[in-house]
Amino acid sequence: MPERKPRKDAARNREAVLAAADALFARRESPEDVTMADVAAAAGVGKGTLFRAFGDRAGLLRALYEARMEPIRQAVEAGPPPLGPATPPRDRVPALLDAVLCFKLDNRRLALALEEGGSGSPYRAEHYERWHGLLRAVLEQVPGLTDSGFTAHALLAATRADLVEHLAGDEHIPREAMRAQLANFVTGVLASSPREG
Amino acid sequence: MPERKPRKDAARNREAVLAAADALFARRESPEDVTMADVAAAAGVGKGTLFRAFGDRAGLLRALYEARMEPIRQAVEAGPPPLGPATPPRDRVPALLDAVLCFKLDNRRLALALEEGGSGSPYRAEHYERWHGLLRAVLEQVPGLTDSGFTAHALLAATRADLVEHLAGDEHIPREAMRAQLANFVTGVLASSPREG
DNA sequence: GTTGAAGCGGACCCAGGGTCCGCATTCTAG
DNA sequence: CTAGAATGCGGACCCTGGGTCCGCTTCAAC
Repeated sequence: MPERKPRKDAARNREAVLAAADALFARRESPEDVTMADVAAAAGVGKGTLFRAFGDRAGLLRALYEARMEPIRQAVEAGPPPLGPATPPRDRVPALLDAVLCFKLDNRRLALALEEGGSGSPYRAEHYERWHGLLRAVLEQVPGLTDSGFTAHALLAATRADLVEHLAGDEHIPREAMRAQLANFVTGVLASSPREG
Repeated sequence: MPERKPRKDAARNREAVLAAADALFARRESPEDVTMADVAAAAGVGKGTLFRAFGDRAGLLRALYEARMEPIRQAVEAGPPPLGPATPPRDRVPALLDAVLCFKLDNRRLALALEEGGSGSPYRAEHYERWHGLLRAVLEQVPGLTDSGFTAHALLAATRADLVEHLAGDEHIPREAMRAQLANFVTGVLASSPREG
């Protein structure tokens, strides 16, 4: 096991950076005007340290994302219905998408930064693959529904960070209205396949 | 009328740039490695000229986009069914989305560059607003369908350039399969509202 | 305490978008 | 045809921001 435990100061700095970045993304208007130098400065750390700890900008974003996402991941993998695995597919699909939507509403800047800055398409990101794989698998359980791979992509596309940002920020659609509209849309997509009886 | 006609050399250069950029986007793997300097060089023109003619990168992309889009715009605004205005809503919605999809398949790099580099969300771009407005209006004609604004966004999201690129490039889904899957998806969304009759 | 490895930090590098301004080209008036 | 002004040209230059480098510091194992 070549797993070396990190030095104390390294761990402390890592946390400081994470906290600072989190705060910065929350405060600043657009994610693209929170620069790596800003984060380093806010964390009271040199740029070198920052890049050593996270590799690059995308790495920092990913770390932040995973921290924020952890509770949802838990709820999806082993939690109670409607998110957990015991839920019947027709109920779980809307629940999953609602969870994604809520996450993006609660972490707008972060999600935005993650999806746009990610040096290449967001579709190659490991976290996207996970959501897509899961959603696809659940959709596959819905009788009569075809093209579950494509459908999963299309449904997830309706929760893209920049779209959510546009709806919330420019069109001023309130949170609950958005959730309702998404739920309605998802229901429609599912309803087109025959109900099981 | 303060509309001054442009000088001959200016017009010629503008065309040269457009052609060069078009060619470059077609050849290069990713749109982000076709740089403004590249375009200028390929067109045999100085950077100053390029920026004078188009303002900035987004301006160039927009110009390119509009040129490529023109025939489709015509077909949609005044052409025959299934794209033209005489088409019944239930048939026109899939036709419109199919047109968008095909456009993005035929102009992958360009569409990609336009959607991601666009200094801010693609949702504020004037061309998106046009497509969304049109689609929304057509959806509004479909009896029983609610939230046409949101639905229009969600359907368009299924044709986002980076998704199309992912499906075509990474998942190797052939053109016709993709068109069929999108059509199927759209049909599902529309079918959830009661058929008129 | 000593010592070598792990980590630190900020000066530095580089690419790429965008600007500037002296020079060239084109239009227009006489 | 020519002169002058207006318009446009081009590439050197600037600036921002991500990412690297390396001499110095700090930690922790002995």
